[in-house]
Amino acid sequence: MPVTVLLVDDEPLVRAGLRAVLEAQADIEVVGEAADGAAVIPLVRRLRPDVVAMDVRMPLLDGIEATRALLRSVDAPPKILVVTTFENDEYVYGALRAGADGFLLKRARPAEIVHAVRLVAEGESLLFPASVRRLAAQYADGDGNRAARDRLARARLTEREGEVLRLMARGLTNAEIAAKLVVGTETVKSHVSAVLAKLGARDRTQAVIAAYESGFVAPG
Amino acid sequence: MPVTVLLVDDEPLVRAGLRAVLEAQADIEVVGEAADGAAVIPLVRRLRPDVVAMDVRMPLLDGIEATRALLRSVDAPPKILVVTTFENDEYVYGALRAGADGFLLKRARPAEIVHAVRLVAEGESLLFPASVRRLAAQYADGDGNRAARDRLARARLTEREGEVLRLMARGLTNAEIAAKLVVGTETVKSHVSAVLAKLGARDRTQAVIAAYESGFVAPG
DNA sequence: ACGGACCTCCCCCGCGCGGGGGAGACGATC
DNA sequence: GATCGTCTCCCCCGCGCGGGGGAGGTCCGT
Repeated sequence: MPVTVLLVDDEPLVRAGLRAVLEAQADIEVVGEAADGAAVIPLVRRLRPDVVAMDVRMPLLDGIEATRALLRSVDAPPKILVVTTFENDEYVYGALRAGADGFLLKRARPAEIVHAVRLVAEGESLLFPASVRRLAAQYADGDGNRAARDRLARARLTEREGEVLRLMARGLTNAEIAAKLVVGTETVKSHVSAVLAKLGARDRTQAVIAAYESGFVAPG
Repeated sequence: MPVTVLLVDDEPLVRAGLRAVLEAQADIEVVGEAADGAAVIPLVRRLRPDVVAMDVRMPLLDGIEATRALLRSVDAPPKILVVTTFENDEYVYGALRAGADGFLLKRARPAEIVHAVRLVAEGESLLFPASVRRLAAQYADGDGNRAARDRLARARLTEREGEVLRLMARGLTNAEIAAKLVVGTETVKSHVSAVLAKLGARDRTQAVIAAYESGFVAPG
């Protein structure tokens, strides 16, 4: 019997592409589609797919949250293949923590996409497929943002420091951050200094850039 | 005779999606694909498509540059339909200046994609299709970055101010920007002040945030 | 009971930043 | 020729920022 797949992506075009790629295979069948994470659980209950190909960035409920909700509330849950435009440390780790089984780049070649679906259906984990490593290498000899990603991945910010960085990335001053967190400005300065040191940033502007480049905060 | 289309996108998945959507129509035929802007011109010369569906962000040669090159070096050039993930003021204006005939969101519904291809093939301009306006409205009742986009769209930065903002968004200090542009630091301060005023930003951090949120600079 | 990580707050100090204002030079437009 | 926009440079001034220290508290694992 064929591998059944549920597609979850807010862009119809991506769904159509995945469907075209997967249905070209005799042993894979696309049994349904959803445009946002909130629609996934009832669909999974009804269709019982083997694999859910899940986009990360979606309205209402993102792929990470949807994965978490799915594994928590459905018994004998399907395998989760997280689909994203590029490897993003926060997403990768978030997806792993949420319990995803595989990770797939949208820019992967059709054969790799098919391969990924088959693998996770067989129970294999596909956390760092070749395409991800290839892309990482590609970015490595590129210019800068790979460095930003690495820095933030290695930075190991504490929870508080992460909060502060997020507020910095919203354009708040130290005083405003202090008010928001209900602490003193000197406290915020300490956190900011720690963030700058861990990120290797010279000033808050560079820290915010690193936050965007690494995907720690997302535009849009 | 059918409308012939050439697909240009670096992601095979998107190409497959467009192909699936367009080939479902009896009067549209996909005659070729290219994965980067550099491959477009010889393909157009050989295949003579009616419409080129062109991605904006591509390796080697982006969609804007490829459009410009195409219109400059091919006689009786095809209609150019610029395809992008979301409306981006810089891209829109860049595409218009380059001579694109239409603008299309990847997240548009299949029927809209088909409609857009037919329209530009007939010689119509499709600069602000309904899907763009709908998305804009969608973002409007969202949180913040619509505001950033608007600000930057209305800002009408001069060329120099745009250069300065780009360097700000790379984390350079005023002195470093001055060195890079071979001008005095006082000059840079003037440009920075102008940028802040036009963007309604309080400091360079907020300006950089606006640059990211509006797509003026792109992460990754 | 002890070290260690984390959050909290405090001091001093230098400096880059941004606001305010002004001004000269150039090109395009009218 | 006059006007306008743009790019260039200059002044003064206040202040937020970031570096350098130090120090108290809680909680946790050993």
